[in-house]
Amino acid sequence: MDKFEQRLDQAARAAWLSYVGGRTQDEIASQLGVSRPGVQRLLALARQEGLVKVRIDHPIATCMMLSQQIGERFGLDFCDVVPVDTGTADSSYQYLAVAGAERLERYIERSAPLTLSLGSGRTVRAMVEALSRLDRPQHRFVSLVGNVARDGSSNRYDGIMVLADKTGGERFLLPAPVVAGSVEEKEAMLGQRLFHAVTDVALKAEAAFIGVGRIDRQAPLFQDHFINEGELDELLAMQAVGELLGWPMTQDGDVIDCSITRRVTSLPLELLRDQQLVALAGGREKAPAILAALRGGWLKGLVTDETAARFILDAES
Amino acid sequence: MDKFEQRLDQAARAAWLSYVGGRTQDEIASQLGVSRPGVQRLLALARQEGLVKVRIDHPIATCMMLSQQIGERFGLDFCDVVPVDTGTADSSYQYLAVAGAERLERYIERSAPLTLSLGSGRTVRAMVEALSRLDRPQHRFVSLVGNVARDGSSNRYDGIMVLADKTGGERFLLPAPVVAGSVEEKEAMLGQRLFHAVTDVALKAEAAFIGVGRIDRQAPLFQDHFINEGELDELLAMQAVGELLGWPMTQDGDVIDCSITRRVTSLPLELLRDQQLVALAGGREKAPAILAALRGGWLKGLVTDETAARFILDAES
DNA sequence: TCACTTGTCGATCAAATGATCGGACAATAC
DNA sequence: GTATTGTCCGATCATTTGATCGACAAGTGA
Repeated sequence: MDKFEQRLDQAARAAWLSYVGGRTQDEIASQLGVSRPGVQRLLALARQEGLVKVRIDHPIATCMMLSQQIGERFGLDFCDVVPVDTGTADSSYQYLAVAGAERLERYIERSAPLTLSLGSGRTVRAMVEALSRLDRPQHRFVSLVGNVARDGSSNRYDGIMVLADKTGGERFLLPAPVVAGSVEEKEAMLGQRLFHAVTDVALKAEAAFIGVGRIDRQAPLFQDHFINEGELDELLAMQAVGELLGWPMTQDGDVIDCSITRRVTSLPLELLRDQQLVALAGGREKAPAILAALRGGWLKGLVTDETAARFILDAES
Repeated sequence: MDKFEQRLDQAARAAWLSYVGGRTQDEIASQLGVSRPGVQRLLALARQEGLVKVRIDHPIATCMMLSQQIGERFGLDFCDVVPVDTGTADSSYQYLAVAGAERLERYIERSAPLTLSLGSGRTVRAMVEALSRLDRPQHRFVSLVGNVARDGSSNRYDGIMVLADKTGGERFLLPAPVVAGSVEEKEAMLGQRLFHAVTDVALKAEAAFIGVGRIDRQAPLFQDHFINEGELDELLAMQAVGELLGWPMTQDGDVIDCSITRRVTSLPLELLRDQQLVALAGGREKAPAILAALRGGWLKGLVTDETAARFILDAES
């Protein structure tokens, strides 16, 4: 589809003129030889395709303070706090995505070969979407969480896919569901050579960017049918408040050993202790889960928002 | 001025909501508790203070082709070509600034201590303005060109100043005019201990970001009264087409030895051969000067625009 | 060959944005 | 205490932007 490439080209040109040059759409129209609505469409395309990257480059005092306090208390290498948007909480994870992408870029930019691993979830996905294109074929990207749904369908647009596409790096996908159907199924999977090959790469990763899951009626594990209602109730009864990579934990960050845990196929958290584990999550609902992950000492880095940051510091003081 | 800081804070917040969150100014207004025109002013402030950084993240095919050809022909490590804006050529150097800042960021981002040197000129200045704030107190920044005007006044807002302010790094300013009043004055300067201290640092720089000067009636050397009309005529008579750091050169890139050269106080280009010399310049008028610099083999990197790139390739084929 | 689908383009209008202007409030001088 | 000056704020209007809709052209199948 060469036609599409050409269109993207012109979209990029329009974006330069509009966002960097500050020209009006009329001026751009006459310069590119299209109508004004044409420019409109080009700019919309440019944004949609993620050609336009905006970053706000100022440490907001409140956020800085929160990030410093959290970083100190939990011994993090870094903690980014993005401002909260009390309007629609829905698109709030866009902010996390942009801030997370900035951190991710720091790793990828390095020219020395690098192995990075990725968790699953909307926020992680949005982060790689927000990432700049950067040619780094020497890097390797590996998923920590199975990208196969329970019905056997593989998610073509996994975060790893997007990341590898954007950098030209190698991709390693975990051929498994997050939670296996049974203990036997999990055992069978762990025995597979391919499965082992991927987890071996994951263990060599330098850093891991993961999401944080809440454990309640809206838990992603439950919503995506990885666990059923009975299992969810079991987790809640055992005081689970959140999960990392599918591993449920109490509010103190201890991983809960139960019937579900024995079917989780993702890498045991213990094995990731040496890695830079970076979590991306925010919002009032996820705050208890984030706090649990911090208390457990699992994380080395955190990207969150004001709401969650405030909750965490309030709960700790 | 704590008041101003607070205002910037809110401006940053407004910018997040507007540019990353995509909210309308009305929504932002009600969220921040100010009137709509208030938000308007905040956003204007944010842009003016350079809080908002936009980057277009797509290789425009034409530009890519040009950059590749130039890079190959002149053995550059890299060559960036930004799209041209046939509208107002005046603000066109904004594009160069953004592209240059991206390159500069690559260096500064490194955490290992680094010494970088900077030339003078509007484009270089605009580049550091466009740079993101990044805390790197371990770096050193040094000017390759005197920042003292002929009347003795020092330019408070030298590029080095802005760069050091943004990173927290050390600054080394060359206490001299670009061109000394006389040969004796130059000799006296070279003898100064302070002058030597600065140039010693400059020689250790890893990379240098410099502008390219044209030599004609609009030559910056002439416009800023570093040389008078007679001297300009002398240079033109000797076939000078451009200059790097004040060193005039022919269209083949040979530095011209003349009465003016003997008064130039900046570092001899020969001494910078080992460094990553990166030039930032574009436009039809500067094109011959850029070509000369390339032919002389002085540059390792170039950030230019389509117009100049086309001129260069046409002249060489 | 004709009708129908599909996709693209431009006219038009509503919404959002940027800019100007006048007024209010505070600080300072008289 | 009053006047003056400067600054900040919000109402208003012109411009710019985003979205919808209808028209037209190209391609497709009958």
